Amino acid sequence: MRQRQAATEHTRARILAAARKLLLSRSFSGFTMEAVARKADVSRLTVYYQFESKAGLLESLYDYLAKRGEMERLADTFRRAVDPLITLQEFILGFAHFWASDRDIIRRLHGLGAIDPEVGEGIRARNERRRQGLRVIIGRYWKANSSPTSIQEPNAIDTLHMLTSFETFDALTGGGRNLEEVVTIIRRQAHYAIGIVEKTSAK
Amino acid sequence: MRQRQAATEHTRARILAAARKLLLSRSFSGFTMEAVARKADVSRLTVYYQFESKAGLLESLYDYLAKRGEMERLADTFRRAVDPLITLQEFILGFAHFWASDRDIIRRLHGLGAIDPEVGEGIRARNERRRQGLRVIIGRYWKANSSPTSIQEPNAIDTLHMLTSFETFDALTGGGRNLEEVVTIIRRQAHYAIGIVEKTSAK
DNA sequence: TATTAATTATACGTATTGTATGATTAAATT
DNA sequence: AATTTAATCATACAATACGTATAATTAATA
Repeated sequence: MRQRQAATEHTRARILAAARKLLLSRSFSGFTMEAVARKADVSRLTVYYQFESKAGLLESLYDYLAKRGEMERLADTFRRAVDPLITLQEFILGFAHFWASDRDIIRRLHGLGAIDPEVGEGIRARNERRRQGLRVIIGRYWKANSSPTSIQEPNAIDTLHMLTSFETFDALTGGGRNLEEVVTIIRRQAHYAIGIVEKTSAK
Repeated sequence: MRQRQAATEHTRARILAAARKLLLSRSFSGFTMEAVARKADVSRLTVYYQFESKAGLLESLYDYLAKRGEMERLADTFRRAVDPLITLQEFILGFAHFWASDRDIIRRLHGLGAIDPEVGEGIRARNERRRQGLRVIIGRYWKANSSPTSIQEPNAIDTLHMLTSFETFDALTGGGRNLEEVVTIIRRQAHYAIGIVEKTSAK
C-alpha cells in the first residue's frame, strides 16, 4: 500500500490545485464541481469520491492553503520560548503571510463560511485556534509584566484576535500598501491593545 | 398616481421584510425566491418583477436595512459642525448601531458580497462612502490640530476605516460584550490611530 | 490468483434560477 | 364611461447544478 496511496494523494492534490485556480479566476458562479473536475483532468465522480461534497472540497481547500502558506513555521516560534513580545510580532507576521498568500481565495472562502454552515464551522475552529495562540502569548506576557485588570484581559485578547484576523489584514491591504506596511500598522495597534505606546515614528 | 404607488411600495416592503426574516432564520440554502414569495404572500413572479433578480433583491435589502438602522442620524451629525472628535465618536457609535441592528443578516450579506460581484459592488460603494466620511472628519481634525506626516495620513484613515467596519464590530461582539463595551474598545483604538493616547482606565 | 480500492460511464431525481406568454385586476387617464 | 396602463398572477419552459445509484474498468495489494 504505497504506490496506491501516493497516486490517490496525487489526484487529491491535483483537484485541490484546480479548485484553487478556479476559485481565483472566475466568479464563484463558475466554480462548479464539473469545472473543477475538468481542470483537474479527472471525472466529476472522482471529485465526489474524494471530497464527498462541494462543502467538503472547500474545507479541504482551506487546509491545503494553510499548508501552502507555511503555517507550520508558527509552531516552531511557539516552541522556542523567546520574548513574548517577539512571539507576538512573529505571530502577526506569520498570519499576515498566510492571509497574503491567497488573499482573494481566502476572502471568498470566508464569504462562503458566512453562508454555508459546513464551511463556516471549519473557519470558526481555525479562528478559535488563533485565539488560543494569542491567549498563550499574552499569558506569558502578563506573567512577565504588570498584569491588567480582569476586565481588560479579555478585551485585550479579543482586540488582538480582531487585529490579526483576515478581515483586518484585507481592509488594510489597499492603496498599494505592501505586507510590511500593513504589519507595521497592525503591530502598532496590537501593542497599544496590551498597554504599550510606541513613539510616533518620524515626527 | 397615488394609490397605485402606495400599493406597490407596500408589496416591496412586504417582500423585503420577508427576505430579511428568511435570511435571519434559516440557513442560506433555504433562501430561495419561492420561499421569499411565499413568506411575503405574493407570487414568485412578483418578486422578479420588483427586484429583477436575486442579487437585485439582496441589494435592495441592504438599503432597506440601512433605513431600518437609522443611518440618517449620521447625516445630521455631519451638518452640525461640532468638535471633530465628537463627530468621530458619533460616527463610530452610529455605525455600531447599524451593524448591531441586523448583525446576522449583514454578516451573510457581506459574505455574499465576497462571492457575487453584483452584491459586492453595492457593499464596496457603501464602504467608500464610509471612508469618505472619515476623510472629512479627519480633515477637520488635522486642520484644528497638529497635522501628521503625509505618510501617516492615509494610514490613519485606513485604520479608522478598518476599525469602523462591520467585520471589526462583529469580531469584538462576542463573549457577551454589549454595544457600549465594543464601542469603547473601538474608540480607544481609533483615538490612538490619530495620535491620541487615552489614560489607562482603572489601573 | 483473488481481492480490494480508485476511477470512470451512464443515468436519474431534485431543486433553483430566470424567461416567455398571456390572463386578470384595478388604478389612472382621456 | 371607456380606454389605457401598470402590477400581479398562472402556467410553462429552458438551463444548470448538486448529489446519488448502479455497474464497469483498471491497477495495486494481499
